[in-house]
Amino acid sequence: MSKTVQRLETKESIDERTQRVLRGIIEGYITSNEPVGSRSLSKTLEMGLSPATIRNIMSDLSDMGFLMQLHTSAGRIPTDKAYRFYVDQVVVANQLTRKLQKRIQEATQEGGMNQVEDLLISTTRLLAGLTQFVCLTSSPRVETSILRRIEFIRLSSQQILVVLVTRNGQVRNKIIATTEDLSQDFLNTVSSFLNEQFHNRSLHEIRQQILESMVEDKERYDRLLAQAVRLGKKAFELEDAPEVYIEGQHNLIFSERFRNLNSARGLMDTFEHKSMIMNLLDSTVEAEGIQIFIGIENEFESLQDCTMVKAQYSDQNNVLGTIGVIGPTNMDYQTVIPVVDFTARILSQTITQQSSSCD
Amino acid sequence: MSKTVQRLETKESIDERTQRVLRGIIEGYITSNEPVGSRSLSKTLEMGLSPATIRNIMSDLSDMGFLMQLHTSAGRIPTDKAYRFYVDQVVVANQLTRKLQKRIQEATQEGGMNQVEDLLISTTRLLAGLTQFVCLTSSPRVETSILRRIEFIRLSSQQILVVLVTRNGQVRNKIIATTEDLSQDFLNTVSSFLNEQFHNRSLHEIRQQILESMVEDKERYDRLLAQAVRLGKKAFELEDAPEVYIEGQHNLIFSERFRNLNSARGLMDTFEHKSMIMNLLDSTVEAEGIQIFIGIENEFESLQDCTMVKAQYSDQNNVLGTIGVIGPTNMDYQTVIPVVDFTARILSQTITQQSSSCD
DNA sequence: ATTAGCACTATCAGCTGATGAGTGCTAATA
DNA sequence: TATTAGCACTCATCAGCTGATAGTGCTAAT
Repeated sequence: MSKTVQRLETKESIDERTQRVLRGIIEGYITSNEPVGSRSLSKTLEMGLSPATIRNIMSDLSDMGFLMQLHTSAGRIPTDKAYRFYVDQVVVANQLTRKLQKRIQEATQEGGMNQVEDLLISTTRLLAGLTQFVCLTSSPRVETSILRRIEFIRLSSQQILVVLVTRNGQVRNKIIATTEDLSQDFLNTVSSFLNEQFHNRSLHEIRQQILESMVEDKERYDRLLAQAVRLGKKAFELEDAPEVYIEGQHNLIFSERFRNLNSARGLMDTFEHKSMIMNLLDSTVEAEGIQIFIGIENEFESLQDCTMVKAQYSDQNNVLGTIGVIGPTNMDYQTVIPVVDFTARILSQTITQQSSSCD
Repeated sequence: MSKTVQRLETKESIDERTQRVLRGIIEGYITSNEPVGSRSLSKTLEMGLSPATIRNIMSDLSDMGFLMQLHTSAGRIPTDKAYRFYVDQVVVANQLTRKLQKRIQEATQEGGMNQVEDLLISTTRLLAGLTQFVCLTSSPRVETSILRRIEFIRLSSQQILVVLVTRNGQVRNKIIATTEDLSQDFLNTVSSFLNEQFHNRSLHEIRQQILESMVEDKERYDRLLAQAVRLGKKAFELEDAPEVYIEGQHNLIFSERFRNLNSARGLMDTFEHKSMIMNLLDSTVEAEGIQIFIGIENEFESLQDCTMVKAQYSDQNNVLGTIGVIGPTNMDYQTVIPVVDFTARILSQTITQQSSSCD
């Protein structure tokens, strides 16, 4: 809501010419990564305005909070507010070049990518490479995934391997300990019972239901049922810690573009804590499409010098996770936004294909 | 061999006093990370030697190639040769403190660590944390692992999940495509056939044998056998790219101790290439126990400012992989060496326990 | 053989003045 | 009235200089 208000407000109070100057400064700073001064802007703008006029306009823009100076005798740089203006008003549904589109598509269709994990990792790496920023991806929450198949494999008299396959192609393994020696035949019976019982239900639901079954009158159970419930409980007790993939951290330190970042350290530290990143990525799950957080709009302090561009990916039914990049606030929005957007779409598409190939 | 020669050589040509001075310089530089000068050394050594005398000795040591100066009026720092002397002569089987031992043991026995992967990751992280260096670990080569169990799970008419469990507790999943729709019953038959046939054989052997079977006269096959061989071939066609785990890369950039490293960038780049790291870790497989590569002794150029301390871990029969740290040449060898050694031992022990719990 | 003394040297922090990019203000201009 | 030229001013940066410091190498005395 507040966003809409702001948009109207800026629209009415900034005239066309001023907007063009602001845009010029933003784009100038994005391309050069140097504060832009009135003289050079006067040349690049090609509007027939003298540096002096530009200075007046710049002064106005500073008053309005769109520009700031690092020190008196330096050029001006855009504020977060300016980037917000730029992203809202200027960057409108830019198309990706065919070349980039192709590159992204190819990368996600590489061989040996039948496991969702591999797909996510390689996509994350791709995006980090393309943008030269840090790329973060959260894997689908196992919690809400739909069960496709569960299987028990007897490893020894005390160990059973649980294999759990979800609808969207995630495979989870877990070795559980058992006191009783159970035969493979028996395990097969249990697993087909569970498969039948819980087919196409979310792991969350299943866990719920198992817990309910356990409080019911136990005497009604036969041995099979009892064991099935017992094993099922252990099997579905998966840690609900979704994986997070991070790539391109070295860009933080080595990329020229990050150089005016005062605390790469803080960011790195943030990335060490998976739970924080999860928060970062999945905090605003309601929103659709691409989301952009510029500077102070970011919740975490360590990110408030950066811009995060993220998008969710999904299969035909549900949102599965989020993929996003973190870069300097003066990133090339015109390119980065469509790249992230397109990548998320391709990711969704690929995963949907995989999960729809069930019977 | 050359090592033995060198040891003799150094022993006969350096007298006791000179050795003590050298040792003092090395340890001084290790603790302070600053070039050490004659005056301060004269104090810390407590040998009743004046700075001037120390200077003479230092001069001799410089001539022998044990010391160097960054610039004329700075103190001296040890050369790689000096560290080699130090490691060979001085650091003799130092014992770890009980406290550290306990910490390592506890970390490797955390809950939920039934999967080898988790164990390796957390051990790598532990070692990176303890040393404040970069820690690298190579996972066991699937290639040489012993098959414990193979299982096929029908996911759809076109997809089959292969679950492969090795003796040492590694679980590998792979989804293979199939043109023919195979029932779960049939798959069960195939897997029990394969399990029986190849029980306790290495994956390498198995693959070999399958290939041989395929060239044999096909007409002798019944349908089961043919399918078993076909599926087996696909299943064992695992990419033989062992995983590598890296932790503590941020230490490279942020740790004070790495500060005289001119190319953190180069190291980071090296770490991007998994194959290089594999090479790094597993290049000298023959050697037993702990291995130390100081500065120029390292094969890779990007590592020639660093020391790598590594040790192999194994189960009761075979060497499985390598764990090692990369730090500055002036690392605290007295601590680092036993830490890496002990960690590798604990790792071996834990894995051995796991794999021996088969029937 | 050891050491005191001295000349020499490189680094570092702090200061200096020059340079230059950029601004703000004012007065002239269209 | 909007624009622009001109000028004074500010401030960061850089090269060059300074003295202080910490180290060495050499020599002569012990």
